Amino acid sequence: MNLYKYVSDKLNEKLGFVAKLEVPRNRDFGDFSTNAAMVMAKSAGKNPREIANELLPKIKELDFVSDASIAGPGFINLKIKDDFLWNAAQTAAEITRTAKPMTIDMDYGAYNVAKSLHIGHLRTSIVGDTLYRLGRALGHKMISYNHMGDWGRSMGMVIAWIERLHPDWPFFQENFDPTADYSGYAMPVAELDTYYPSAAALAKTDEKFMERAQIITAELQNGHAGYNALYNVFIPVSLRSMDEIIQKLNMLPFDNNLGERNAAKYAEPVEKLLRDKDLLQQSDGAEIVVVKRDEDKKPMPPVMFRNSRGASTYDATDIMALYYRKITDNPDHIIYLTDSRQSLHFEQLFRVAKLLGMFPESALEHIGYGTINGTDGKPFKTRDGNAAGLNDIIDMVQTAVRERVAESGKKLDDETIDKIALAALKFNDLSHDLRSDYIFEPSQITSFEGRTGPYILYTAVRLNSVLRRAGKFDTPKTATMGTDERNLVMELLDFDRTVQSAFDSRATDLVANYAYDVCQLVNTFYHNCPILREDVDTETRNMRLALIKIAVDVLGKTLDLMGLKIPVEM
RNA sequence: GUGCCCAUGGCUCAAUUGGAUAGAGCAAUUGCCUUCUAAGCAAUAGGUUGCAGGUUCGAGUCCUGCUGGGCACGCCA
Repeated sequence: MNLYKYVSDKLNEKLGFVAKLEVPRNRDFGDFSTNAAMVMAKSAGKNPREIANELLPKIKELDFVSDASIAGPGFINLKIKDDFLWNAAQTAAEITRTAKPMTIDMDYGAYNVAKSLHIGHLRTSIVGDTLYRLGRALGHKMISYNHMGDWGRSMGMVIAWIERLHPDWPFFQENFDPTADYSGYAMPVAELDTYYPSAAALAKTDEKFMERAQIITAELQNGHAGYNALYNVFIPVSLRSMDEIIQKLNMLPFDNNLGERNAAKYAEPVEKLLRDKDLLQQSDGAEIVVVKRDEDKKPMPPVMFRNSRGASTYDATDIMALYYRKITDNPDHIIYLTDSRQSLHFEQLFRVAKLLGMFPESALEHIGYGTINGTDGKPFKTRDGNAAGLNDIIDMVQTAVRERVAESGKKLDDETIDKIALAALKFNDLSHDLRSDYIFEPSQITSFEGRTGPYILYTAVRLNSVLRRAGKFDTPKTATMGTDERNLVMELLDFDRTVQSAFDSRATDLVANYAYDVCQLVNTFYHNCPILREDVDTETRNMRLALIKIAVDVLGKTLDLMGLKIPVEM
């Protein structure tokens, strides 16, 4: 149950006034606090404390309130009855499903094929996955899209590079046979990875090569049999490696791996829509859509539908992708999760969608996350100056975990080590405000003490261990709780509220930080409150076991929202 | 040049979206393992929230102006 909401609703009902309920930072003040008196004082022209005195008796009438008092400038602090808390705690792990389920498309990942995932894909993947899980847990119909970069100029570059390496391959010959089997030409992914960077570097200095890549891109898109056959050879290699990482990160698989190539199929209907509304204009040989408005204070360049060479730009493919989603899912809402540097692009895109009458702007949302920087404040790079590969980063954390385990003399299997490493990596990412840049420091990610993912797992592992040892027990109907137990119950009863606001405000850090807060209280409780010792009476023992059970349920669900699993031991 | 974002202990981050005494972790110092897993617990120290004004019962949070940094601004995605 959502204690906050329950108390808030009852309080407002009693006072006939919508007041803001707060959880005091300092628990000594009480369980909850309201500034109702201070807000009312303004309109009534009275002293806040005077009004608080009038409200106090009414609040004390509420059956779940054990005590209420006035403090400071006019806050009314209240305490909840222990029996009520204990009863409520039994359903602390339940998530209240939304009253208005929506169909929500989520666009995250957006991986480029023929280019391995690197650190720049970490946030969109992890945060996107968690938002998806949150939405689903709340009862929305979530549909995820990996809008892959699989049809642009980078494809032409890769093919041009392969042509340079193997001009003798059949794909480049006049008498190419499209019916033959070419799967034997598939290259290892490590090799494929080098093609695009090499090609891009060459294209910078070699105009002829660049031109060749552009021609190939156009011919590929126009159905050139050889290039398409080659494309179909290396795409599966890339997709397989993508899948591997998705699994390693324990992400839910994408509902749709549909990118630019799929979107491009809808060029015709989209162009027709634009023409019908008379939105396409000629400008310097290109075709554009003007999205600037009179009230704009900031620069608002037009949307480029087709460049002067006649090729579709990503502005265009994004409109087409939007069209595709409209005619297939017809979602109530679409969330795009990308680097914040693309904010302007999405603002433009949303304006086109509105001009076309496809979606109102309120249905489209872009979440721009901050970049992951190194200690120098610039985007994180490895020593050789390249963006660190996601596989390398995962390996790095796994190695650190393995060393840590070896040092302690523990023996843990590989599966456990993977779980711990993943917790370290994901918790680190999720615990930051997703809209701000953050600094990726390997030494911090590979240390597992304190505010880290392994700390969370460790806490859960210890609780499970106690439950295993305890065996069966009866959950008491009432409970006499000490401070540590009560504090923990209060925090556990904040689970539902945390989930709701994490999704509402698209703040995945709330989930991660909540997990940490719970663990801190659990560990204090664990340390101060013995359970299986002989001198603990049955009643206390059962109460504490029941509390641990609730804590494990809540922690388990919280970890599940982050795509993390609790090991058996660590 | 125009616009958007950011600035909080030595370091990395919080602060219930305007609330009470600005909280955690790391690093430092110090206690606690024969007792449910020490990847833990507890304690000490560390702050004029970049600067200057303003708004109000109340500002790290909102407004204005500085300073310093990041990003974006039609044929790359």
